[in-house]
Amino acid sequence: MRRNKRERQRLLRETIEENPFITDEELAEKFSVSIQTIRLDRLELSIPELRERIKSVAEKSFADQVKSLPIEEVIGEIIDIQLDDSAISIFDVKKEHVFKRNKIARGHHLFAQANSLAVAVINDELALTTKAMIRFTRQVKENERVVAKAKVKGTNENGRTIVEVNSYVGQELVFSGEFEMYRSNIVKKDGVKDENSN
Amino acid sequence: MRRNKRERQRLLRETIEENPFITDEELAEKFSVSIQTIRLDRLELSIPELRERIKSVAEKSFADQVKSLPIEEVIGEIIDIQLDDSAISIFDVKKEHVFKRNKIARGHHLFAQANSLAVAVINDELALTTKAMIRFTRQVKENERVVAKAKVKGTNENGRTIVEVNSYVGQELVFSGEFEMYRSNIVKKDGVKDENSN
DNA sequence: ACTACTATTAGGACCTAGTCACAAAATCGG
DNA sequence: CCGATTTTGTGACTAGGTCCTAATAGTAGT
Repeated sequence: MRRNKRERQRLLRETIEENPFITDEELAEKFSVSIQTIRLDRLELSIPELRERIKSVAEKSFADQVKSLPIEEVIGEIIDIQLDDSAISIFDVKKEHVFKRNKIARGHHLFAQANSLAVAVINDELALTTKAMIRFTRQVKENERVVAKAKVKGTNENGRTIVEVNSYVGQELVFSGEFEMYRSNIVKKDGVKDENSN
Repeated sequence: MRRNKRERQRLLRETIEENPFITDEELAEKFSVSIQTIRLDRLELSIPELRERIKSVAEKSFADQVKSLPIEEVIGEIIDIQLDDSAISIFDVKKEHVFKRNKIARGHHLFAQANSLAVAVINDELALTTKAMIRFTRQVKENERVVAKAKVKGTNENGRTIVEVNSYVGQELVFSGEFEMYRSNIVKKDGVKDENSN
């Protein structure tokens, strides 16, 4: 039965790893052994009790919470959009977006906002950036609000859609970029928008 | 003492809000009342007990954990770096980096890796991207590993450092970009690295 | 078959951080 | 000073354990 113990402990470790919220009682049932066996196993594997496990998960998250913000499908909040024509999004620069030392926004966040808006404005299931020429014209600091404006300029010889994005803090241009976008269904500029709004 | 109760409950709410890991006993001491009073207060404010609070923090984080990955100071893992010369980082594309519909990596992550590497390779306290010409040459899919290689090409007429970054999946080029970087202390190419390694 | 050994199960005492219900004491406002 | 509100104390009970001791099962070696 040594083999069995090994195996059980291996599975026990994995089970708890993927669901730290499981009690000894539930584990005992799952492995068809007594609660005491589970406790011995935990002791041998030095896996702490339920409450301690939960606590450590909570503590870890609590420490990270401040600086980790999920990257949503669209970076920034879209406040206006005309498919295949133009779009506007806003993005508030928080402390998690800046360099610690000087509070200047990290470039890729501005790029992400613009790129994301360029993708969103394309009326197509599959829109991908193929090229971009970008320029960071002014440093953006913590707590500033960046407004990105995307404008679809037309289609080039390769059937790629050109989107121009300019981002502002107040009246000042902080970022500008020209994005060449690949799309699966080529639509003429001034083309009628279809009902594929999502 | 009605005033006092109100105030205590207000503070109680705030205290627990900012530190959910505090026990009734500690709270009782903090407000110089009995444990029972704290319990009545929690009851009135419908604040759950310590363990439930911790649990909910843990659950929330556990649910988010999968999809929210903290944006570290450098995106991707740097595996080699020669300041002011070259650097290499790897970035594993996980499900949180791709479009749900087609599993293609979102462009800004590749940009972020490259940009971040371009910043890192500059031997300067303050390095910022001012311009970039980028190209996404092949789609990157979930579970692929992107290796970005940055090479410092020199300094242009404006004192800006030019960094070229090429990213590969295996032998295939997936991204290439030329970054123009601003730096506070201009150093000649082939300049000796100073001891400012962090 | 007996012994040695590990593995498993059982039980009881104790712990923490509570819950709920009831009663008694303190305090405040009119 | 009185009544209402607020606070405190007490006792019984809970979940999900720890720690310790002891009994039982199962398996291998001689």
